[in-house]
Amino acid sequence: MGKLQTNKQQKLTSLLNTAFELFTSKGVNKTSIAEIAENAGIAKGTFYLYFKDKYDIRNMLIAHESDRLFKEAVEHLHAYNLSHETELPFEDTIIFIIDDILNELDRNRKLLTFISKNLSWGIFKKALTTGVSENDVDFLDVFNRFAKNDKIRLRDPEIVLFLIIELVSSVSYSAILYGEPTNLEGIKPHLYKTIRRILKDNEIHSRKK
Amino acid sequence: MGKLQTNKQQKLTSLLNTAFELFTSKGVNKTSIAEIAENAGIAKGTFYLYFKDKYDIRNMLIAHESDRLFKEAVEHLHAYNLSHETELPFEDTIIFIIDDILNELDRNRKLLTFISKNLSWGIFKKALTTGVSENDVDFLDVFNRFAKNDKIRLRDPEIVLFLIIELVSSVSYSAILYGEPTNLEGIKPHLYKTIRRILKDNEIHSRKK
Amino acid sequence: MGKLQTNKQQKLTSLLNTAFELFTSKGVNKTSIAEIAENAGIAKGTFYLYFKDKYDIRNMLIAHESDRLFKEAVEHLHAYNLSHETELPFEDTIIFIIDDILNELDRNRKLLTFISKNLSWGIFKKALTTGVSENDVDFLDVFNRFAKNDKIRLRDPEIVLFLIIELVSSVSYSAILYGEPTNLEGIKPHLYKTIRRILKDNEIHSRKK
Amino acid sequence: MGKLQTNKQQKLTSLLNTAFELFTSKGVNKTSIAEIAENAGIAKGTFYLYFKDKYDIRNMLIAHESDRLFKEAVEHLHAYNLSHETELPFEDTIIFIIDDILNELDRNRKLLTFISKNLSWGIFKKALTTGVSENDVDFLDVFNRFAKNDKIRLRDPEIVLFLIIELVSSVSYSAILYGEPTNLEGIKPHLYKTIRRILKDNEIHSRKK
DNA sequence: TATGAATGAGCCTTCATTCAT
DNA sequence: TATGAATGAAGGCTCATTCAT
Repeated sequence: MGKLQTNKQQKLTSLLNTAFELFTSKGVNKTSIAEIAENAGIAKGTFYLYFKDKYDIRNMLIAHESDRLFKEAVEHLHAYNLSHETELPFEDTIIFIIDDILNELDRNRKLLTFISKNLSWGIFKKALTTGVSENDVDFLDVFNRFAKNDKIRLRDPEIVLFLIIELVSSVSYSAILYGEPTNLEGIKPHLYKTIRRILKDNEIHSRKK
Repeated sequence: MGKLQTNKQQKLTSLLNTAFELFTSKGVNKTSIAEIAENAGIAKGTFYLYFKDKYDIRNMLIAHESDRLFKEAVEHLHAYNLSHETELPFEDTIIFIIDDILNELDRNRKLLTFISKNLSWGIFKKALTTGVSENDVDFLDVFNRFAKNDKIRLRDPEIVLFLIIELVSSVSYSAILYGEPTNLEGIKPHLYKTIRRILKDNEIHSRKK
Repeated sequence: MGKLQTNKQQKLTSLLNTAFELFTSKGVNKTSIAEIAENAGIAKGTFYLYFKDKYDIRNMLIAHESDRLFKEAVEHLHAYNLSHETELPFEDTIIFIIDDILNELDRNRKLLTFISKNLSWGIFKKALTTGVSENDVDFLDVFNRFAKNDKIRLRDPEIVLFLIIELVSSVSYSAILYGEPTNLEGIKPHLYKTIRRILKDNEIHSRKK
Repeated sequence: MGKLQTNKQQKLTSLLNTAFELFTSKGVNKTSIAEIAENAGIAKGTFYLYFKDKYDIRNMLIAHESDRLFKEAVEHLHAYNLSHETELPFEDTIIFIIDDILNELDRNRKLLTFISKNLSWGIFKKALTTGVSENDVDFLDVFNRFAKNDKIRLRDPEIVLFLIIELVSSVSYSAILYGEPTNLEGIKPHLYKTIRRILKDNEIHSRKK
């Protein structure tokens, strides 16, 4: 990689980091491109060499952060399995991942506000095709693999995953940020029970024993 | 009510109608206060005699429209019960109302876009306290009454209602507007099954006497 | 006229004068709206209350100045006729007016540069319908009246006037500003001879004597 | 000519063609240097190795296209003379050339818009000294030769040619592009009559022998 | 109450030009 | 010669809000 390329990569990273900082602390709308550029230490015009506009960089950040959350959760899962010398069953695996993500969002509320209700199916789908980096993850694929590992077959796995993601994201948004109708810990039992129900109800049971 | 009072009421109504029209057709962000005022036939400055800013009027409209949707659904329910000379059981009642609202939103997508993901707990709660008109409805109250009518007792009814509303609103948004992961009719069975599950799982069964 | 109206009129005048000054001294393209506003002593945004954009004010100025040139020439003509107790014949009248305008443009080259090649049929036509002030003049109308006064009838008077205006304006531009192919005084005889020719060739001679 | 030379020539040609395409389709002002360079397949910085700025390349194109129009008209004239086994008299020759150019401009309005009112004496003069190619033509020279061929002598031929060019160019601009005050065919009779007049009025008649 | 002229900060975006490679 | 990343000034324009009338 030439000096120029390295320099370019540095600027890109600098822009992404700066924008993320500003977006999470004052919101997307109240952040101006001038501000992003200034804080990133580049000229205003240079911004446009890297991104089409403010929403371009925002989308990349959302996809990127969603992806990060998910990947970290999966890593934590692996670590857990390793240290416990076990392999969690499917339902527990899903709950584990969701719990990990929710806890992270509970800790990092600015991040939650930022990706807020955008942590949704649409963005997830997009995240698979237009990620910032190339090694973004296919959630559905991972989901299916977890099921398969546990010899579990689901009817309409795509819809099941969709229902879960939508439920988790909208519920967590309200609970974490507004404590409505109760705080995260209070809502978790209901949430997880519901998720387990959704999974069970869509399991296909092989006939013969 | 004096002539002046009436005049004031007229202007308020005109502003609300105009803003709703503009918000649903071009979006909140792309609608300026000047535009609202102009279309409502009043001076720009006058707007501020009625609303604090654009978001003030927006919130009132969301609350108002959500309320309308809900009330109409309840009316349709009553009509149904009357014409069938029956009283739907609790679960079916809830599904009926949700179905009615979803169908309306499917027909009126601009409205869905407008209240979009705002059809949520927070706004619902607010709708009870800061409604435009005074006869806005207390959803939780109605929910509880339906349960009671059917002699059903729920654990944490507030949380149950919350889960349902969040699930319905975020699922419908994606399904209706983007057909993701499938269209409304395709998602309904899964959605309704899940809702029935949530309700059942939180039912308190009286011990036999 | 209320205080407000007077104030508004003052601002309009101030804007027009300032813009004219800047346009003629540094050109339209190199003059920014910010500059016009600043020099006129108003806020940038206020500019847009009076004009759509830079080209709007430019067109008004061109129309206005063209109109002024023409009116002054006609006034000078009347003064001449009065002081000489005569009424110049049609051809001489036209030449007199053209000569008066050319001399003024020769003295005021910035003005010539400004209205430059825009002193044309299109603008003249527009000047009749969208003038800044209401008392703008209909050139064709005046032209016809001059002919009639001298009992002269022209074939296609509109086209004749058009030919003359185009010829005068493009010839004068080159001669005055660049001395090409010779200076104004050098070109005048040829120009006037040609104009007289055009007029004569289009005169309709009544038959019987 | 070395390979490098050829390469250089190719780039120059590519730049000129691309710029002409863009200038005529979107106008000079709305065409950026970046765009020209990109479409020509060279780097932005390279543009400056060939031209000083946008106006440099524009002027070259105007001169070049004007020259082309004129040369083609003269070629058509020769073809006409050949096929009719005649030699048109001077006046008819001039009208023939003008007519040929006007018809071409009527067909190619983008070109007219581009060279528009620049088809003038100033550029014509420049065209003689700073042509893109070296074989650009001296209009005045050709004009004089045509006169001489027909044994005609003109007073101030330079001024006569100038008057004609100015008249033709400004009249045609208005007529072709805006149909003001009438379309090209409508204005031609008046225009050609006037041109013939100008020519006749400046002819020097040899005393009888 | 109602008006609407005035404000001016603020925004996004473009682009000619430079210069290190 | 050629490149193209970087610059940063400049520009046009919008709009929520104020305030004198």
